[in-house]
Amino acid sequence: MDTEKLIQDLIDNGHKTYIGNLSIDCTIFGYHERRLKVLLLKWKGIEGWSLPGGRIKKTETLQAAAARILQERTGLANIFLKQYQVFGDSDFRVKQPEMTNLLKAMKITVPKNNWLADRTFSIGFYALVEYSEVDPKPDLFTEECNWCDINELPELLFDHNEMVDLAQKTLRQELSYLPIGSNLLPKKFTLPEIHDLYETLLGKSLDRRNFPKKLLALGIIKKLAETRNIGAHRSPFLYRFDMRNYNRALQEGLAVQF
Amino acid sequence: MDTEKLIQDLIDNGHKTYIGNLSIDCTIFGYHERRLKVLLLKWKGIEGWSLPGGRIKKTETLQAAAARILQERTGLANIFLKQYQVFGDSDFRVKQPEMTNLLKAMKITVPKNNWLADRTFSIGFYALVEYSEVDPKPDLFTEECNWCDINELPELLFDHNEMVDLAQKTLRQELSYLPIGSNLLPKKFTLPEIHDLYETLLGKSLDRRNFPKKLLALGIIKKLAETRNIGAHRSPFLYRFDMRNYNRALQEGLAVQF
DNA sequence: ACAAAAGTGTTGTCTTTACACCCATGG
DNA sequence: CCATGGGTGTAAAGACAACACTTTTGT
Repeated sequence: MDTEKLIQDLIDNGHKTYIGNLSIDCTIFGYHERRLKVLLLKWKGIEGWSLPGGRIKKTETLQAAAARILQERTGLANIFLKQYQVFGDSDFRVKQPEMTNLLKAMKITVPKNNWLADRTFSIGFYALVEYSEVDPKPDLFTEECNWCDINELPELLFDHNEMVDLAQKTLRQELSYLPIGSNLLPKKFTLPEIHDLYETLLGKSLDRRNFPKKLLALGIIKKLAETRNIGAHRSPFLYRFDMRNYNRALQEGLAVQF
Repeated sequence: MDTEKLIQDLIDNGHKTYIGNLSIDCTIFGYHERRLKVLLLKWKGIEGWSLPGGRIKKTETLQAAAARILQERTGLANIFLKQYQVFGDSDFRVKQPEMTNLLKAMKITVPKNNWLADRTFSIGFYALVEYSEVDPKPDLFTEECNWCDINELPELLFDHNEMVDLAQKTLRQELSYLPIGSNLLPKKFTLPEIHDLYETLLGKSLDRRNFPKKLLALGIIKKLAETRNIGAHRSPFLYRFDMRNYNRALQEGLAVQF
């Protein structure tokens, strides 16, 4: 089936497969070379970008739906993925569904009482991935899937700017409670690497000597005997996460201030 | 209309007024005489208790819906009320809607494809109120509305035990970020009163001398020149919240450890 | 005068921050 | 040998925790 037929099928039959009135949108943060990026989709026929999103199947858990959406766009599985807020109060969500207008731009008409034209609440999730491992794939409604630096975001469709802002704010708060990194760094990494990661995520500089003390004191990371050759400079030591402590911290929570 | 007619009307016509597949459940914490309570509803015809909940009207914001539900059960308005998680993954939510079974106990039959029989995701909110100001009112499905000590909760319907547990956990975390109390204490209150409040909420004892220092240092509370007569004991000074700082803290967040 | 609750400050310990020099590596 | 980035420890300041005696009030 070509795209138009698939969309038409979704309009006509989607309500048999998917839960109505409810969608998921994911703020997928990518970390690469000291920059924080967000994965965006460009809609067909208009100059509009949005976050990756999707619907929940009737027989699927919420967590599974979010994981599926993430996998469809990025190819990645087993990623830290967390719901942080339901969005439903923006004007266009309450009064009039934007979806119908967007599809109009693609010359597709949504019937007035169609399930897709209904008011939709969106459950916001965020995820953290290593962006060079991602193979971005657009979905039915979009023609491009690309990373965008979080500091250079355009105006997004729907209430997606609000979603990104809150996702970042939530992520920064979570850093005091949860260990982060095992999905973002290679198995073995150097102190400067994890240091840069935290600086990028928090958007502020952290003392180069004090920072590792905290992670070491918590037992989250362990120093290895090996070093990595980085060219014309002193070779930094490699570290790895202590997954026993890491996972314990994921469950029980931390209380660190960076 | 009597209750059965109202329920029948909700089953037949509710889908015109309310959003499908989605509900709200509120963990309403009540504080009174150093105890933390939760507001529960007893369902008609069975020995089952649940949290207060409800549906979202099609033209209503999420926040407004939660506030309406809270007001319908408690009579209170302008209460701190916050969403903390969407629940949708429990077995009975995915596989089979409990609602149909519960209504069977009330001798009401829900047709197979009725909107109320659909899988429902519930957005969890929590709120904090002074329980002596509450006038608990049951809803259509319930015959009793009562406070229950949080340490003596029975097994609740649906996944509501999980909801209460997570609400309490979230509340305790929020205490480090948000000032709490202006809805829970009289305008003027004593140090022992706010001290007891925090001890109850956190479930641990706090040093009687160190505790006020933090609130005073943050500028959240201010000492007044008046005292309150408490009978055969020394009269404690009265304090009030400094609403300017209190509201600023609500927005910007705190970082205190109690 | 006694019982019950409230008021108040200091000291020691721990945590956090600030800070600079030397070393390794490749070109 | 030079340029660049990485490695490392200590001291001062600040935050936090522990702690007990005196005052008020009503009976």
